[in-house]
Amino acid sequence: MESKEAVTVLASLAQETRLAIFRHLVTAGEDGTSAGEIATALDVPAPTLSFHLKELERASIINSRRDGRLIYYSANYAGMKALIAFLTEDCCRGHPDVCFPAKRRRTS
Amino acid sequence: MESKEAVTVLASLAQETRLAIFRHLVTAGEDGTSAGEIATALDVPAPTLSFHLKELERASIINSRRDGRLIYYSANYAGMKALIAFLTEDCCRGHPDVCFPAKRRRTS
DNA sequence: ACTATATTTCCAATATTATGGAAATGTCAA
DNA sequence: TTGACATTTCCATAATATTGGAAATATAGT
Repeated sequence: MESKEAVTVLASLAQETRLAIFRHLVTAGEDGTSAGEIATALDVPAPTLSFHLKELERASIINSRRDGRLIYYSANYAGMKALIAFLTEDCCRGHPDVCFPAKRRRTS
Repeated sequence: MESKEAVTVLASLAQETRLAIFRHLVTAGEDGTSAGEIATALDVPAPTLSFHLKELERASIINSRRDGRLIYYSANYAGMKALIAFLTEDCCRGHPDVCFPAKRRRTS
């Protein structure tokens, strides 16, 4: 991932409502959930939600598909994977031990 | 990490100059490097640099210490580790395979 | 005390982002 | 084709962020 692209993705998540939307979509799973459901769950006015959904989509961190009258939004796991890879590789040049928090070998 | 804190850290990195500063500091290693050196290396005016350094410090993603006339800034690896942990855990509820890009077992 | 260097603070201009009501668009069902 | 519902676009307002010159502060050497 290029640095400019990383900035776009980071910015897309660097906003309370948008981060909440993304977290909600992760919870919703592969199929995602509709804009209306998100609006209700997070109590965000429709135009505001639409604005934020577009920002997230522009950053390719969520996907959308229309199904009849509903538009379903879902988390783009590959996008998040790419972001984490970028941060990990940028952060960890020479410091892999510090920056792989989830990499403990068989803790349980 | 709380969601609000995550937003602060994400926002601190969601800006080209600040991301470049952080990357530069990672390259500089544990001891970091001075504000002046950063300004020269990235060609950023001193007041602008100072503003961005403060943003990064406010987010606890970099540290600073004065040494005589110089102020040394260094990457806070623990902060980045915490951010990656947050993203990983948020992203991967039920999708660990997708979201651990660096976790392939013995590929080479 | 004076000078030089490093960095920050002050501040005002500019740019970008966020918000939500009202209106428009898209879709379906009857 | 009308009516109901879902979502977006339009748009004006408000809030926040970015920029860098000029001045202030901090430190060190003489």
